[in-house]
Amino acid sequence: MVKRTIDNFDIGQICDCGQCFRMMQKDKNTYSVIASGRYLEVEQKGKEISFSCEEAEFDEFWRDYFDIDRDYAAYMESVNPKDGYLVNAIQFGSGIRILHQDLWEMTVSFLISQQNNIVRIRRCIGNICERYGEVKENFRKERYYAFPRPEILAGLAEDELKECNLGYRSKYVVRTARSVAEGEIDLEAVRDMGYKEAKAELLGLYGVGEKVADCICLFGLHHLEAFPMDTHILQAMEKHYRRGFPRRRYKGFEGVMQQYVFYWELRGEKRQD
DNA sequence: CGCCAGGGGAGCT
DNA sequence: AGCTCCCCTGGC
Repeated sequence: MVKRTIDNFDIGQICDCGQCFRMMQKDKNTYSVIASGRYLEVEQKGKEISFSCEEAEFDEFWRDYFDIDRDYAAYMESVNPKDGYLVNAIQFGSGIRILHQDLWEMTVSFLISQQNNIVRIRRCIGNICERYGEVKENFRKERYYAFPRPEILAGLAEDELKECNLGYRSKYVVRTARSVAEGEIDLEAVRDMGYKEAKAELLGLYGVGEKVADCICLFGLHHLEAFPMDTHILQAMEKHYRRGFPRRRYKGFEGVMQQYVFYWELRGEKRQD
């Protein structure tokens, strides 16, 4: 068990902001997450966070995963005080972190996310893991499933993932898995690329467009300058940023700001304006 | 180049 | 009972 006091960290918001589809609320203050074949439970009371792992595993993996050492307060303080909308969005989502998630898993997850809702995305991914992922056992002796490697999904028929409720997205995932398994795209190499180069490479995958590529860059590669333009963000742009979002002001961490806006549009009180 | 239909099926109102 | 959904591909 690892205990830490962390500012600007809210596991509930992190779970609920639509970047991780394998984090679930277990109990009032407890959440579970499966990442890179590992299982973890997180309990939060105020600023006190408990992680159900040993110090060594925390240092080696989860600390980076949760972006613990990054100074989100600095991002929040950089907001233009005259921008009431953004000030409010940041206050609402002040515990959000951009997780360091697995590149391959994010690629598949955001292929599935297109024209889809978050509840169903979770289910689709759960189905894929249960059917094709490696079975593991957590510290409670409960079974859980890792995310399947590309080679497994590459061997499927193009519409076989329709059985996992993917619909027309099935062939996007299978073809992309083949591209990865056959070495047509080298994800290890993409990991070492800068934002623009990585995005261009990802755009070559079947089913990956502008928006999905940016999500993969932000959540799978931690390129914080990626700014995914989805329907929620477009709505916010039309309502509040008719002259465009002030990306220059937040250069280098636009993606963090995007998450605050996204989360507000997704979960904030809907106002009539 | 721009436009837009079509593509699962479930959540949300 | 419709409308929407963290869209992209392909045909025109």
